[in-house]
Amino acid sequence: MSAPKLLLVEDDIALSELLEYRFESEGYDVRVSADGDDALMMADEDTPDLVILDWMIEGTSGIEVCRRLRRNKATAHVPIIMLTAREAEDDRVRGLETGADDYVTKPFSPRELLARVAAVLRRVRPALAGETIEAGDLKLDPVAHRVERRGRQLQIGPTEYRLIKFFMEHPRRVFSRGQLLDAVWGTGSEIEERTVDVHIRRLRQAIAVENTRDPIRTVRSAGYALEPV
Amino acid sequence: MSAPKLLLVEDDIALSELLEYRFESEGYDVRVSADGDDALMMADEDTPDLVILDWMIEGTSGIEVCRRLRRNKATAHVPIIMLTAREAEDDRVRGLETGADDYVTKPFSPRELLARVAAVLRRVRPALAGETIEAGDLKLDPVAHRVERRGRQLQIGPTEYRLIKFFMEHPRRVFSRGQLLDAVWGTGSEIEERTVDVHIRRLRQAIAVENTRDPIRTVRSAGYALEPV
DNA sequence: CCCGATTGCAACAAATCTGACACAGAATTG
DNA sequence: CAATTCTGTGTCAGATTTGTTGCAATCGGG
Repeated sequence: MSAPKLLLVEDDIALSELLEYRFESEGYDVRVSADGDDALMMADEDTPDLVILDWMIEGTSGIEVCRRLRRNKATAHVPIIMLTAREAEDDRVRGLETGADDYVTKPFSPRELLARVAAVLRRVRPALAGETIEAGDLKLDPVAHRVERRGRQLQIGPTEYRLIKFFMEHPRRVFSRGQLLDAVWGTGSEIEERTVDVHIRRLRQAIAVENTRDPIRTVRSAGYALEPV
Repeated sequence: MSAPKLLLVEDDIALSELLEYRFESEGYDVRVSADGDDALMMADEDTPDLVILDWMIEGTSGIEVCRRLRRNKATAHVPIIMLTAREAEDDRVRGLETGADDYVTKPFSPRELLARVAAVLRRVRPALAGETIEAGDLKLDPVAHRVERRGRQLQIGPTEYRLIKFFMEHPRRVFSRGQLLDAVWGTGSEIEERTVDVHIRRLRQAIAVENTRDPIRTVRSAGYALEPV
């Protein structure tokens, strides 16, 4: 469940098949769409971790897809890498303005695109690039979906896992209950803020190991923060 | 509650939507108005941290909005970035004269505007840009919600935190109890002025560290000021 | 379909914060 | 120096915020 989900929007079948195969063999979970509207639907149904978007697709243009992705709250933060023709300097500028994160000019090697994807993921969400994250005496392996503290495996539920992962990705930073709901439960979830408290408690319980102090700091009237030991 | 509040005054819907989503995805709290008078009302109701103001809006002109913002006590110090057409050299001059802090000429990239906004905020209120502020031997990290003095963590309550933050953002300046109530408790709070004294005392207690003198100066019959050591 | 794990919620208990007040002491004034 | 004004401090009840627990609903596998 930790393979980064890519959405590839490309109407050149030969290219998209090549890329699909290549990325899947690198451990990505790839879905392909040849059409802008279709892509938007897929993105909406199951938010990808990154979108590779050909600028010159039929139907809804790349720039429009980009804009709509940004407009939809669920996909507003998903990084976008665009594929442009070498000459189309303007597209590049407009693309970056519209909110793309990086671009690759055709023709390119799959290897190059792979590198860009990995780079963007590493920058935006280190855990997605398959790197373990550490914070103090906590270690999280996103591939194995495991968390350990001082070498000891922690038994941890799904929600608590997402919670600690988010905290470990942003150590020391205070998050309000609302922010945590957005980040961990998903934007627009209609969940009581107090429920966060309960999961914080469950998380505290789950990561409690003898002779360690609680690394989760309560900031009264503000929220919670992970304070690495 | 630490996301900087922006007020965007722009009557080009396409542009304002684009900017709104871009800024929101960067963590700003954005409100949009297409109309000058409306914008003034919104600014009055909930003082923004920064105003982005298109010079060429229908109805009340940009320059007039700017002037009125400056005239209103609550918004007099809110930084303003104006958007002008490339040719309108005059506007730029008049804008800066009227009290705008910076300008961006159309057409511009959202990225550029983002940079300007961050720059202005950093200059005017570093804490809003997520930067730590220092005043003498005091250090405040707005992201972690922490204050330390001479490397020592201070234990500090919510109100005292807001109070010291406000003082550190405006060192050496004397504030009346009324001004402090407006700034820290929020405009229109119906609280006894003497209560400020009590919180000043609690703040003094909270930041007291051995071998340091009290950096909060009492200005008799005027108010209080932070005098960095 | 059953069973255990997980989840969200409500309700209560505990901790902490807040605003107000009274009074003593300090500063200012003439 | 005495009167007056202003500020510092201790205390307290009420308000607010957070911790904790039990429970019913839901989910996911077998």
